[in-house]
Amino acid sequence: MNLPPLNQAFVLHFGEMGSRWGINRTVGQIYALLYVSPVPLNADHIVDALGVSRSNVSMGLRELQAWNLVRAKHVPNDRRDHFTTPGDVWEILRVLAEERKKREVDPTLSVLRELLMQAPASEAERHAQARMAEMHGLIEQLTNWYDEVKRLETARLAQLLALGSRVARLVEVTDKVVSLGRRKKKDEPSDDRGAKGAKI
Amino acid sequence: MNLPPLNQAFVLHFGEMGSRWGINRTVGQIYALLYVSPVPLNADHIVDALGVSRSNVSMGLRELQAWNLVRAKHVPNDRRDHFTTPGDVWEILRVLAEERKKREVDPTLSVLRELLMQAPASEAERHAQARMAEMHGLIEQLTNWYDEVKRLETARLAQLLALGSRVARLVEVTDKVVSLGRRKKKDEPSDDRGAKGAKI
DNA sequence: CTGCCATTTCAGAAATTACTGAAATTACGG
DNA sequence: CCGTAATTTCAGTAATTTCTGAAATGGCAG
Repeated sequence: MNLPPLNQAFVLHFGEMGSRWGINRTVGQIYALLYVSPVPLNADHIVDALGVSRSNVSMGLRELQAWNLVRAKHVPNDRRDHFTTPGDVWEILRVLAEERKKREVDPTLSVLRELLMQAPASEAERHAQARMAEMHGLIEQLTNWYDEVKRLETARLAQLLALGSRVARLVEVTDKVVSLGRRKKKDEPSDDRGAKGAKI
Repeated sequence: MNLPPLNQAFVLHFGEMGSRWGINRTVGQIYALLYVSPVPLNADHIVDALGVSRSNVSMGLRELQAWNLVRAKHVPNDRRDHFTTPGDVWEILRVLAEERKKREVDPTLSVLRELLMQAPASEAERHAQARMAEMHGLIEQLTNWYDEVKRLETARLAQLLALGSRVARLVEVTDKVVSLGRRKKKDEPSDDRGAKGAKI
């Protein structure tokens, strides 16, 4: 590996963390390398920089592209493919969230749904199903929330983040104002409609 | 493995998903088994139910306890330890979020901080540092938000979830009310107030 | 103490995952 | 088309992780 010390430290860290993030060392390193590179790199550059085999780089790039974390970019007068990461970190965040949901959450949600359809044949199964229903309810709420929030523009998302838990006070206050001020409006979800889904 | 079909399907699924979640098959299965069990189970029960070795169960339980996802419970008149998962799924969610953050995010945050302290010795390092700063900024914002939100009581958290992206409209509306009250009449006068923390 | 049951530790076996080099395939300029 | 450069595939090997059985440890009732 032949990189400036800062870049190298970053790349090595991503390699080490890879296993915790469900990717392997090389994939983590390739991603990190591309992330801090000012220009798109071709596969041989990556081989040089990381000191791994050409085929390993090929497989790593393939996986990263499947994750939508790396894109191939065509450079004029060069037959080789060049690779970059999306520049905007918010974009990266969205991609990551989407892909992890797809791989780590959706399959479980669908299995839970399936198991909840079946009729329990014993007390043990009845209880198990009740527990699965709790889990399913929570996951569904979380993913519904996620599906809504992910549609927000970045600026508004950032705004919401910056607000942190203060948003809870805002909701509280607004609830009061709304319920004092008017009877019912179909536009605004009322407090107990909102909380009902939360009951497990 | 000797379980009712529904329980077994659930346990097997958790075993398979284990690798995607960064735990091994046995650990996933033990967790699932305890999650749907109406009563705490001792280690030998688990061995029976899953058909794995006693020592494997011991190590699995140990890991799950390190994750705070399983607790030992003492049963009177029985020398053996019995194990359960926390009953409240929201509690489980909190534990999971906390532990994943600790293992998957915090180390990177601290490495980034460290690397950002150093003086870049080249243009390549300067650029790399700028990218690291972007990443660091985003992660810090997310974790700050998380730190605030995790302190909310469950009921309020559920309420917020149920609100979904509609909360953004709420923020927007409130901004307008506030800024009208203060007689600021720019187009979106509150936007940069809100987005300030978001600047990377 | 002593003996016994429960649990943990740990070295090695088994299984899985990552990586490599060679061969095959693709893609493109001439 | 042909020749060559770029890339991918894949079988074999290396590295890592998981799992087991045997031995060690812990703790408690008698």
